[in-house]
Amino acid sequence: MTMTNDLMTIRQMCDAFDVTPRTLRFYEAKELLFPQRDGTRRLFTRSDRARLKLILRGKRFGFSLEDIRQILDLYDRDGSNHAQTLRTYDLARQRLAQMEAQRAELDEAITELKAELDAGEAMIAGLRRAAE
Amino acid sequence: MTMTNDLMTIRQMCDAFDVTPRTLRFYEAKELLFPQRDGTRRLFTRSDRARLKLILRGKRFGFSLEDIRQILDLYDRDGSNHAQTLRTYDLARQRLAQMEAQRAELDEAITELKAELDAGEAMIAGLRRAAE
DNA sequence: CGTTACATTTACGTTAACGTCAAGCACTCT
DNA sequence: AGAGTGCTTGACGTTAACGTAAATGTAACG
Repeated sequence: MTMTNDLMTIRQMCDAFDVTPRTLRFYEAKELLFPQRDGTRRLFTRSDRARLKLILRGKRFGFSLEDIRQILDLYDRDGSNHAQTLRTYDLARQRLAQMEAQRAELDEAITELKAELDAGEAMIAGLRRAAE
Repeated sequence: MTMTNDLMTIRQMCDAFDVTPRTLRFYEAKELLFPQRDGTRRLFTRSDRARLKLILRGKRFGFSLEDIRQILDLYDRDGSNHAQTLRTYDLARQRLAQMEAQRAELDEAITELKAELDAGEAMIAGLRRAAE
């Protein structure tokens, strides 16, 4: 357990991760990050950086912050609990299913919209009818 | 010509299109629909139904109500104006580009998430690191 | 000591598309 | 007349993930 003492200020974090100070404070308020304090100032640890990486990755996957917080909490409490590991997988699989459903809908909409554009008439005709 | 009794109450509309009364009133407030009145009550015309169809279709395409209102307005004003027709196509093409970009991102996220699940270790390892 | 440069907390603002009351009219049936 | 049903108009509430502004602090520089 190398206790590397690499603490970063809020600005260094912002530059490193391309987020705003508001975002980091918001994540702390939501209990996703737990920076240390130097008097009044925040100092972000290696752990905070690891968590932030996962937060940002989770967002790319489309997880809500609340989802992410729950997942992080599970492992904070007990990193070796198998049931909780399964719970995380479950969340991930659920989310994956959502994403694939979303992609299917998107594909359908794209196909439909392309067809309208190619037909070049249907949409216009529809609109004329709508205008009476 | 069959002068079909084509006026519908708000409830008939809701049943026919699977929307709530609130939604129809909201669309009227946003000037997307213009139902007639029988005293105080709304009566939706054939035109309203055609417009509503297009609104719902537009939503499936991911257009905002404001986008849809603008498109509908163009054709209300002058259905034969070629410049406005082109403007509509332009909006549609822009939206199509957005949707394809969105699909690309989604594909990437799905691939990434699947990889994590398949690896079965990376995510857990990452979370352990985050928990310190 | 004054200014500059960051930092902090507090708290209201933003956006879309409705949801959810509350209070009351209009009509019909009994 | 009273009850029931359906419709109406307000008008505030909801959700996520921050943005933005105000008032204040504090630390180093010159």
